Amino acid sequence: MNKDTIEILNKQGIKATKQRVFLYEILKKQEKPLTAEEIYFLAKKEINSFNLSTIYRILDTFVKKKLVVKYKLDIDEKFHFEIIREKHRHYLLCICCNQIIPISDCPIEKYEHDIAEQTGYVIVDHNLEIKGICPNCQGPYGIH
Amino acid sequence: MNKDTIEILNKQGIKATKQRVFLYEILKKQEKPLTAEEIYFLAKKEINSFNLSTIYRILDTFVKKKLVVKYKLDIDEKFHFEIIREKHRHYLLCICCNQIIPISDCPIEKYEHDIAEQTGYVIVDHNLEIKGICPNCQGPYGIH
DNA sequence: AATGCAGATGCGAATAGTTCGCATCTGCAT
DNA sequence: ATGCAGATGCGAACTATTCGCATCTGCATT
Repeated sequence: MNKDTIEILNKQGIKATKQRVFLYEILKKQEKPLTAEEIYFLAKKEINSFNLSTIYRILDTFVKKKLVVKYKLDIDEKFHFEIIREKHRHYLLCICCNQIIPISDCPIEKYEHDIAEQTGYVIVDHNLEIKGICPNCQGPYGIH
Repeated sequence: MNKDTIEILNKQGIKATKQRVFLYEILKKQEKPLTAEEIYFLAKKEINSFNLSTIYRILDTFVKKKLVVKYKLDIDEKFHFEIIREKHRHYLLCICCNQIIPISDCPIEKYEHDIAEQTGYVIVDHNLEIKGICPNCQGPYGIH
């Protein structure tokens, strides 16, 4: 069990159980958001008894403590979970093969100020996903 | 039954049934996307036997024929449906009262070109929602 | 106007991801 | 080592959406 992870969890007032530490570390490694089920299969490889409800519950705890964000992508019906980093990310989704890749920067931040002025809203967050066809799927053998 | 609507539907090869015409006209009036259930309640007021499965099926037909777009918003678990207009729209969502208001223009279109160059993707679409607290909910009686 | 038929609708059951209730178990303070 | 609050495992419940099938409707044809 990684000491750093335990410390991060404790700092948030989260009891560092085996499942929680493991789940946090899975998420930390990812370059893209994962579904609860994807996490489940990764988790099962290492810890035999790891229940899907538990995964949902742990993820919700992480979301409440602002360690993780939870959202849906337009490619399917499932929630995706992603560890919160210093800079938030947006993703580019391939509509053919469902590949998910991060986009380097966020074009919305500057725009939020204008929106706030126009509407009187206090802006707190935003979602952006861009959909396209990846180089692989464009090729002669791509499925369109 | 509105002649214009019937013509629009026929032009897409959609048989203009009472339910379809009515549903199209409900959507046309809206300034914000509706859920199937919201449409159901509006529809029930006028046409007594109007089934929820039928609404979903009609909406799917409209989506296939590119008359309507279907997507989820971050405020709940439900699909939202919106008639397709010349200019696509994005929405500002109040995280307190779930108000949905349209944003005047789209800051992403110019950005898509850069993304395409950086990644080799052919960009086909994007989603954007901005979340905030509306003027009403900011007030002294707002629920935060 | 009556008829026939492809396709649309109504109804109820099925589906799938997520959440919940409850009994058992675990991490941690003592 | 012990006790207990809170975490987990398991199965059932929940909800938006979809599907299967019997009935009905719009429309072309007569």
